[in-house]
Amino acid sequence: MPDYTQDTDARERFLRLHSALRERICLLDYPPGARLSEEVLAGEFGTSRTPLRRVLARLEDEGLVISRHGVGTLVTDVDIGEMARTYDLRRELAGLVGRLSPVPMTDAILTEARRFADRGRMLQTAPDAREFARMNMEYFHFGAALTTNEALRETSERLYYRTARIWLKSIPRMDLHAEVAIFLSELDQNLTAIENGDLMAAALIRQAHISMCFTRLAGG
Amino acid sequence: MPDYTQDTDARERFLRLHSALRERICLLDYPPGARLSEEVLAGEFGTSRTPLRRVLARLEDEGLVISRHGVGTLVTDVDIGEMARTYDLRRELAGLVGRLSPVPMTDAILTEARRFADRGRMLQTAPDAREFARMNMEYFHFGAALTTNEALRETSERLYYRTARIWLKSIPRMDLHAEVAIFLSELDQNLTAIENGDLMAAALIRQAHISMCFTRLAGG
DNA sequence: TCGGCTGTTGTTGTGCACAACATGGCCGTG
DNA sequence: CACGGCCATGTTGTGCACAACAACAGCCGA
Repeated sequence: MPDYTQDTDARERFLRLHSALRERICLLDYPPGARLSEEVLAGEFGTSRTPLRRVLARLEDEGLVISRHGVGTLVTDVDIGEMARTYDLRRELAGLVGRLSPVPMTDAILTEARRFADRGRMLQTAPDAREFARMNMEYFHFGAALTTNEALRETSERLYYRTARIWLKSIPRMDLHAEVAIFLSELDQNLTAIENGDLMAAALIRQAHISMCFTRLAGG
Repeated sequence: MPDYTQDTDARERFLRLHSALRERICLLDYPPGARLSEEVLAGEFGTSRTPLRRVLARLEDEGLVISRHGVGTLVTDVDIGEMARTYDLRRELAGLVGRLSPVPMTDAILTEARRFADRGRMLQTAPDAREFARMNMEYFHFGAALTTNEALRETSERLYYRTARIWLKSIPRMDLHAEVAIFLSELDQNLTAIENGDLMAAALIRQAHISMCFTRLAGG
C-alpha cells in the first residue's frame, strides 16, 4: 500500500508556513485585530500569494483569522464565553487521552517527562512569558502524543491552538512567578505519575490543571 | 460590534460547494478511490478552478479527499482501525452533548423528535439505504444542536462526516430491514427521553447507539 | 460648520496561462 | 518476447493580472 501521506514539496511548505503563522498568532506576535498582508507574507516566505492563501484559508477554518474582501485578513479575537466552553471540551478530551487507545509506557516517555520537569525548574530561575508559552506548547504536544487515537490528537490540537492565545494574553494580568510555579508543580506531578507507569493518572493530572487554569483565567 | 460571520457571496458559495461535495462523498456518489476533476467540478458549479480548489483543500483537511500532484484528487478510503478509534471518540462526544452546555428544553425540540420518530416509521414501510443515510445525517444534526458548545458541535460534525461513509458502505453487507428497525427504536427511545424533558438521557441513548452501531459494523 | 459625494488607495477574490509532475502507451533494442 | 527509454496526455500546483470591494481623505455645496 502506497503511503498517501507522503511529504511532497508543496505539502511540506504548506505545513511549514501553517505552523509558522499559527505560532506567531498564538505567541501574540500577531495580536488579535492585527492585519496580515498576503503580499507581504508571500514575499517573506518567498512564494506567491497562491500557496500562502491556502495557508490563510486553513487558519480561517481553524478560527484563528478571518478574511474580509477588500479589508484584509484579520487575526480574530476570542469571546470569553466561547473560550469557557472550549476549555470545557479540552478538559474532557485531556481525560480521554488516558482512556482511549493510550500508548504503552516506554523509557522514552519517562525521559521526556523528566526533561520537562528539569526545564520547568530552569524556567523558574528566569521566568519569561514567551518562553513559558513555548514550553507549554511543547508540553501539550507531549501529552497529546500519549494516545494513538488520531482523531483525539487532532481535535485536542485544534482546540489547544484556539485557546492558547487567551492564556498568554492573560499572563500580564496575573502573577507570572506564581503561574510558573503552578506549571512546574504540574510537570512534577506528571512526572510522578509517569514514574509509576500510570499514564492514566498523568492524563487526569493534565485534565485537572486545564480545569484549574481556566478557573484562574476567568477569575483574574 | 460588527458581525464578522456575515455571509458574503464568496463565503456563501464556498459553504454551498463544500456541503454539496461532502454529501456526495458521504452518500458514496463519489466512492473511495474516485477521482474528482477540478475542471469538471468547476464547470458544473459555474466557477473557475480557484474557488473550487479552496473547497477541495478543506475537504482534504477534513480527510475526505487527498490531492496528489500530477495524479488527481482522490476520495480517501478509511482504515478500519482508525475508524474504530474515531468511533470511540464520537461515542464520548455524544455523551458530552448532554453534559456540556446543553440547550434548554423547548417544544420545538419535542416536535422535532416526534417528527423523526414518524419519519422513521415511514422509512420502515419502504426501506431505502440512501434515504436511510440522509435521515441519519439529519438526525445527527438534530443531536448536535442540543448543545450550545460550538467546539463540541463542530468537532462532532467533523468526526461524523469522517465516519459516515463506512457506515453506508457496510449497509449492503448487513440486513437493511434490521438496521432500519434498530434506528427506529433509537428514534423512539430518544423521543421518550425528550418527552420526559431529559436531554441528558437522550444524549446517553445516542451515545449507546453509536457504540452499538460500530459493534455491528465491526462484527458484520 | 456639517454632511454627503467622489476619487484614491490598498486589500482580498477570481480567472487564466503555464509549470511541475505522474502515468500509461509506444517504440526500439537486446 | 522482454524490457527500458521516451513521448503524449491529463492532472494538480504556481504566478500573475485584473475584478470586486471597503475604507479613507479631500472637496464641494448647503
